Amino acid sequence: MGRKKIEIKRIEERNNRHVTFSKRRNGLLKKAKELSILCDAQIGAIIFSDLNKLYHFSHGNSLAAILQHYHEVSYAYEREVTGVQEHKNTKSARSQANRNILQSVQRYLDELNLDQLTEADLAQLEKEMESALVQTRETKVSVNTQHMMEPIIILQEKEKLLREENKLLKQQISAMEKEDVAPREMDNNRDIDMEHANNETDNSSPRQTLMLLQ
Amino acid sequence: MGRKKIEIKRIEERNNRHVTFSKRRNGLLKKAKELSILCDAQIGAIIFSDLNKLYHFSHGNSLAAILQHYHEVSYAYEREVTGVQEHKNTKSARSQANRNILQSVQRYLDELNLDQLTEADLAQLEKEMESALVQTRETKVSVNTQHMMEPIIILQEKEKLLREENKLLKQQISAMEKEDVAPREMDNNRDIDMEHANNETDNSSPRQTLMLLQ
DNA sequence: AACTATTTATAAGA
DNA sequence: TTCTTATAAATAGTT
Repeated sequence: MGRKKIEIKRIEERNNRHVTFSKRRNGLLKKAKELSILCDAQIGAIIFSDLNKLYHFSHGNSLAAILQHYHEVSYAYEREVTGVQEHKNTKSARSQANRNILQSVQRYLDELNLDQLTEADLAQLEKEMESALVQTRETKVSVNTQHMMEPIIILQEKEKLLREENKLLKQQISAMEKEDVAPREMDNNRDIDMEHANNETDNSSPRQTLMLLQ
Repeated sequence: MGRKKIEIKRIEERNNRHVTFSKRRNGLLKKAKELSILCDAQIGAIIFSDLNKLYHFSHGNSLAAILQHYHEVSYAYEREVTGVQEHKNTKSARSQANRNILQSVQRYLDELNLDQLTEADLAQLEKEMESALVQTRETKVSVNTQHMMEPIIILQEKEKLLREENKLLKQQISAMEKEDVAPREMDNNRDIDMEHANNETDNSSPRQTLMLLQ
């Protein structure tokens, strides 16, 4: 819809392509917004230009919420078609794992000083975890909660295995050191020490963690 | 663009709303496709109708790839605008930690033998982590979701540290074994955990890890 | 689902 | 980029 009809194929002329991109992107955005309002729909869109620049928008809800909803729904669909047999197995496995979660989280909270969370937040968290557990136990798991729980279970199990391995390794070292005539002096790590050389009392800095994650 | 100009507001008449939704959704899809082809762009869109039915499409790439790219880039953007200085705050620390979750989960899947979970479950888990990441990164996190994420992040951090410690313990053992023949030489040990490397009794406590998270 | 009168988007030009 | 405008395209209301 312009002075001439154009063929729908890549616009080779770079500047023209970018102008068209800009115009049509705005057009798409407008259309999406109208559709959302007129028809009470939620729309999220992500666009990468030819130069890989990101544009995104959403209407009716935040993009994050829409993406989350999308994952939930597509997951639910997948589960449905995977069949009952598998569903039963994994579900009971999850339930079993879930039983440990509240207790574990409670332990973390006892030991953690999450200064980014208020007391009210923590109380709320407990409540949510508890209700999530109850839901799971009663097999009335909401899709959302169930999905949020899964990664926790995986991580927990992994942690357990790592701890066991860790313990064994330490025992091994301990045994080896006893055989060792002259125990060595361990030298300290430069990465971490540099980070808190100036503020040894500040154990609330996340920078240690950041270094470790690199 | 029709017989009459319409106001952009929710169409109250149900049937009319659905007809319009169908027409305009097709229009949007076409526009997106044209934009993608003409301008060499990648577009992904997710739409939920008023009855919560899901429609989605993508052009230029798979929707999964676009979503993946989206949160990679939005993370990079966050880093850019946040700046090194602000990496000290907890939110940034969390974001940074989150970035590693997908990657870590991938590793879990490679290494873990979770026989209670099916392959479909594991594939789905990745998706869940993706969307969880997006949610956490966005500031528009619902209270519920944010709270559900905290334990995941904590566990994730712990797992990281445990894994790192494990690696170092193995290096240490390896070095000690060589030491029986040759003089010691383990200065390039990237030791994150010397504080309790010698403490055999502490290996089941999360305290060390948790302190690093504060 | 089609049709078609109109509105809207936009290609080209400035 | 932004605006203008001739024209193509989308679509609201109708059948």
